[in-house]
Amino acid sequence: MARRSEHSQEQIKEMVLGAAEAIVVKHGLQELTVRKIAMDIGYTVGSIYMVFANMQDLITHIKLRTLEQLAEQLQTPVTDSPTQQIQTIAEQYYNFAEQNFNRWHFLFEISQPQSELPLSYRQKVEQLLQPLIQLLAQLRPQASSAELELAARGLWGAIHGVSVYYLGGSLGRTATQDAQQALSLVVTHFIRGWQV
Amino acid sequence: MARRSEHSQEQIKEMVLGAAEAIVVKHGLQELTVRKIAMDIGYTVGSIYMVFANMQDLITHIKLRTLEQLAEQLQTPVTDSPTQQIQTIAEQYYNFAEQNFNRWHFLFEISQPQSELPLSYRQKVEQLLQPLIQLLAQLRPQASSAELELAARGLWGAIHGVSVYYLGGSLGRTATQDAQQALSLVVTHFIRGWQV
DNA sequence: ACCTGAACACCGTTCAAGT
DNA sequence: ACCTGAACACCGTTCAAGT
Repeated sequence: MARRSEHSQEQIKEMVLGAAEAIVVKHGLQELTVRKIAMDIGYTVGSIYMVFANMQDLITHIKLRTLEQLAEQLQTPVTDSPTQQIQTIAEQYYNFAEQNFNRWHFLFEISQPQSELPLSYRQKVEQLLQPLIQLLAQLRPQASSAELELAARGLWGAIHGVSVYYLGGSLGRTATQDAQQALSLVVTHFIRGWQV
Repeated sequence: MARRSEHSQEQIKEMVLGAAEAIVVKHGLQELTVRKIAMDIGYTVGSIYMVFANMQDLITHIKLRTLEQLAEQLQTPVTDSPTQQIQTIAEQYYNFAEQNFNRWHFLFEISQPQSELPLSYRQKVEQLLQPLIQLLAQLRPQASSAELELAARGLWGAIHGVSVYYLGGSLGRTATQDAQQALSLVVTHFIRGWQV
């Protein structure tokens, strides 16, 4: 047996990631198993350990990909006012979470102390903060960078918190419009306080 | 074998909960297994299924207990101003999270769609929102109850978000003082925007 | 060098069998 | 009625053995 060489290591890695993401999207983390991935891509369990150190490594890679997708989604027209751009970011965050519910949810399923997550992952998270920091800076030019970072993190927390509520409760039963309105309200208050 | 009757069902249930909580506190969710619990309390795995439907049921009960402890912690002197009371709640939330890190962290480890969590659990979560809602109402008497709920949820999100950052990163390396200052800043902005 | 698949050490859950 | 412990159907991970 063995030595098929039908695919390069790189190709297998891509296949594993694709199959794993598909499982997460359809069934969530709890159904993500090496055996299922192996079956889906037509290889055996051992092959997966050729391209990923272990399950945790694979999970981190999927999360990283999701983070990248999310970052892409958060583009705003620079011609809008800073306040409007922040509102748009909040909207887009919610939309991403709603349209990619399982993948988004997966981001917060913790299987390891997050302190042990690789640097590349934590950097990606920090990167998501940047647009918010810059917009908040425009609204309050005298703010220190430490203040800006905190405000951005608090605002993210609020946006995420409200999203969790509207998407977690009964899963899509609440109208998107309600959630968006709620988000808009919370963001408005936050910005108003920040601008003073 | 069997029929020891050394403990009542109620006693065994309490023993299971105690042992399970101890494991979560010491090692986190990943080390919480029926077999370990059974060993710790001197019974066999089957016994645990006499008092809990399954692992998920047990986990929900532990979370419920933690939520109750947290709620107790969030008491504020009514003589303080509403703003000060909100600041105190934020402080206490952070302190609880810091001092009971594993238990608090456990609260957000998801093993099942939260939509399937029992009503009692979701009610306890809503209950945590109440003090904040009442304080925010005092700061803005003309606010509708819908607005109040949203603002409270957003504020919780912000408080939680900042706490996650300070406790998640390097786990206790950041000084408590820094985190508290950060929290205070975010809460201040939020309240300022709300009061306008 | 690449890949297999059996083996190992675990899981949660069930349930016939014993007292 | 209470409790056991073996059995079942799973896990993630490793690694000798085949091509």
